[in-house]
Order: sequence, then C-alpha cells, then structure tokens
Amino acid sequence: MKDDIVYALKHNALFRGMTEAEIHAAAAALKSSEKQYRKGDYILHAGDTTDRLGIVCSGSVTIESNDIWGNNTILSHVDAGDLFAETYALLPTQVLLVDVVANEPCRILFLNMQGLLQTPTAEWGGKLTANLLQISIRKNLTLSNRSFQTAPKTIRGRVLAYLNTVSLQTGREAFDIPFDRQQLADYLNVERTALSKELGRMQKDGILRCRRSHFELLPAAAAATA
Amino acid sequence: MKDDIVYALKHNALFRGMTEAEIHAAAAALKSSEKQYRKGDYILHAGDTTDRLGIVCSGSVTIESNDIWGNNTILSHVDAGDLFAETYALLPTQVLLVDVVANEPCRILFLNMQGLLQTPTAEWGGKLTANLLQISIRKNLTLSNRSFQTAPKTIRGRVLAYLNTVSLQTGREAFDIPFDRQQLADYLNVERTALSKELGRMQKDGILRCRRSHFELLPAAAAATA
DNA sequence: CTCAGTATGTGGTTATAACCACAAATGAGA
DNA sequence: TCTCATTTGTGGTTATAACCACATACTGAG
Repeated sequence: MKDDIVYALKHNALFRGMTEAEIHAAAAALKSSEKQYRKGDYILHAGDTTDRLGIVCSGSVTIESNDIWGNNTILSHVDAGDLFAETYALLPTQVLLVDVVANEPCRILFLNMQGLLQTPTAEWGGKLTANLLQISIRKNLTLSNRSFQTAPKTIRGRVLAYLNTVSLQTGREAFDIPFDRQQLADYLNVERTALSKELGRMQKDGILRCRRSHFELLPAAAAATA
Repeated sequence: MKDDIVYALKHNALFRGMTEAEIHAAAAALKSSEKQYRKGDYILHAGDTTDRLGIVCSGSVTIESNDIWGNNTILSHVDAGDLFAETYALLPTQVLLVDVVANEPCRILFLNMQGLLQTPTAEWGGKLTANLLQISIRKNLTLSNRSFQTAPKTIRGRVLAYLNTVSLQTGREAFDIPFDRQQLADYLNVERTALSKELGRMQKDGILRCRRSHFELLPAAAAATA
C-alpha cells in the first residue's frame, strides 16, 4: 500500500485508535483495492448493490440522484479523506438509490465489508466495527434531528422545532445559531425571504427575539402555534 | 434475571445470534437494571443525558417532544420488545431532545452501554456491537431515504422522489406500494386530498398511471418537473 | 345483491409559501 | 470615515398546498 494511502487511512475516523499494523491487517483482510477515475466517471450506479465502501484518497466525488424522468439532484459532496456507501456496504442486499460520480480526477480505495463480519475476532475487527458504529450512530442523530425539524408543514413549525433543539443542546433560552439566514433557510428547506418574514411575525407575536444569528426564546407567551 | 426478560432479550434484534449464556454475561457486564413505570411517568427527560438504552419488556412507551411554548408532538410509539434511546446511550454527551413517557404500565430494562466499549473483547461484546451496528445502519438508510423524499418543496417533487426509489428497489417501472393514500400522504408530510389531486395532474401530464396502490411510471415524457 | 363502511377523487376557498424586486442594515477594508 | 459587497428585511404577486364539503368507487359482511 502506498504511503499516502496509509496516511489517509490513519487519519480517517474509520481507523481511529488503530495502530499502523492493525490498519495494514485490516486492509489486507478486507481485500481492499484502489482505483482511479476521471472527472465525470461513474463510481457507483443507482440500482446496483455493493459490499464495498469507498474512501476518497484524493479528489472528490458527488452523491447524486437521477430519476427516470431525467431530473438530477446533487445530494452531497464527499471530499478527500471521507467515506461513502458505508451504509450499502453493510447492507449488501440493498440497492443503491444514488449515483456516485467523480467530481474531478480522483483515487478511491474500496474496502470489502463482508470480510469484516466474517473475520471472527481480530483486534482490528472489533475496533473497526466500533468505529463504524460510532460513525453510523452520529449520522443517525443528525438525520433524526433534521427529520424532526423539517417535518412541520409551516415555516413557523420548523423554526420552533429547530430552535427548541438548539435550546436543549445549549441549555439556554438565548444562544447563537451556527447559520446565517440563507443557511438556516436551506437547512429547513424553505425560502430565505419567507423565513425572514416569518421570523418578523414571530417577534411581533412575542414568541422570540432575534438579531442576525442571535436568538432569545420567550416562553412567557404560551403560544401553541406550531 | 426473570424468565420473561430472558425471553424478551433472546428475541430482540440486539441479541440476535447470541447464546443464553452470552446474554446473561452481557446483561451482567452492562449492569442492567429493571424498573417499573405507571402510565404517564417520565422515563427519560429532554435535556438530560443517558448512557443506558432501554428495552421495553412489557407495555409500551411514546417518544414525544415538548417545546418551550407548550407544543406537544408524538414522534413514535415503542412497543414491547423494542429499543429506545440507543443513539443517546452510545453518544452519552448528547442531550436528549425528546421525552420518553410510559404509555401504559410498563417494565423497562436498562443496559449501560459504557460497559460495552470498556469491556475489551468478550465474545458477547463483539456480537452486541455488530448487532447494534446492523440496527443503526438500517435506521440510517430509512432516515436517509425519507429525508430525500420529503426534501422537495412541492408535492410532485416528493412523489417523484418516492416513486423513483421504489422503482429502483423493485427494479421495475410498474409496482405496488405498501401504502394507501392516507399513509403515503403522512409519509410524505402532505395532505391526503392534495396528494390525490397532484396524482391526478401527474396522470394528465403523462408522467405516470396509478390506481389505488398500483403505479406505473412513464419515462417517455421527459418531464423535468421535479 | 345490498348495505355499510372505508378509501379515493374533485371542486371551491383560504392560508401559506415561493418568488421577484428592492430597500435597509451591517461589516470589512481602504 | 467612506465605500462596496454582503446580508437581511419588506411589499406585492403568484403558485401551491391545506382545508372543507361532498361525490364516487371500492370492499367485505350478511
């Protein structure tokens, strides 16, 4: 294995806490293979299945959806050092619902995850599984939260759901959020100016006060307005 | 440990593939404790943290959200035999964003998950971690799909996203979906009659044909209408 | 077959969000 | 302090979804 790949792996969350020897053992047991792609190449196709996860060693890839009617949606970018398809690699009967496309010339390392579940109890196997669990569970929390926050049909409902979680996380009723207006709107899947307007109305209604990214929740007004 | 609890554990996805001896060892190592609740009792509070996951041995609980302004939202029911708070138990620094409330008299078994990561390599530890990973990754896939399908702002966009995934999963352009109209509407977070109307329009536009739960996608019309 | 109950579709109305254009506020740098 | 660029807010219009009432279609029990 090339030096720069070992370096990439050592700094990947997947191999956290593992010695270089363990990483080598893992890579060997997982029959890892490396492959190069040119910009625009399809790395994985929707409809296929895979038992291998990908690590972007250099370059970057996009995860996108192309439906039957020709609509294309970019779902996310994966930069060098990050993983993709780990969900599918661990559920090898599930067909991919997305395409993975090279965003620029890139080098991908594939790890066959079936080997992981078969190798009974090597030291590296336990650590790798634990790391995967950690990664998965974290993603899970993020997805659950976002799902909860974008479920309400009205902008107000979404804002309230979002601010409530931030309030719980900080333990305060006054806090700064890590988004500007445009980012908050994107996060909640609403239009920016509509969000601004709704925030204005909410302030008039005495539900909260805000200025830029600073928010203060005003529970006094028992406004059952979600 | 009581017999019925052992029974509950043996049939839980968390302990799949584990012998009774391993289950006992696990339960002992994880300092499991059992507790009874009456209807309406709070089992876990939003804002707290926990390092223990819960297994509902009997009865059922609801996961709900109560925000500062008094709005209450029921997020899910957990019936006997199922887990809750496994995400938080594995990320013990994350504060709960939901309340867990007894829906009826119930008995809960708590498993301290910190013990899992500390116990180096017992046979049961590896299996338990692998099972948790399986559970987590599956939930992950479900959440990702739903997130993708409810992200579009228009009903048509959501329907197209949903049907496209079903089509990929079945490998067909004609299929039955596992929902009736009301359920599909709830799943996509839209109103039932509005969904019916949109399906009517989509048929007029030649994008698809449907009758009850049977759908046929018509890719011919390259309708970039998501 | 009939009936009752449920599921689905449709018209009409209202509420809400998207969208567009632009003004006001803010912040960084000369 | 004075640009200039960026962010944020607001008015007005249009598109879309929610909502309500109801007609129609389907299903299962008798």
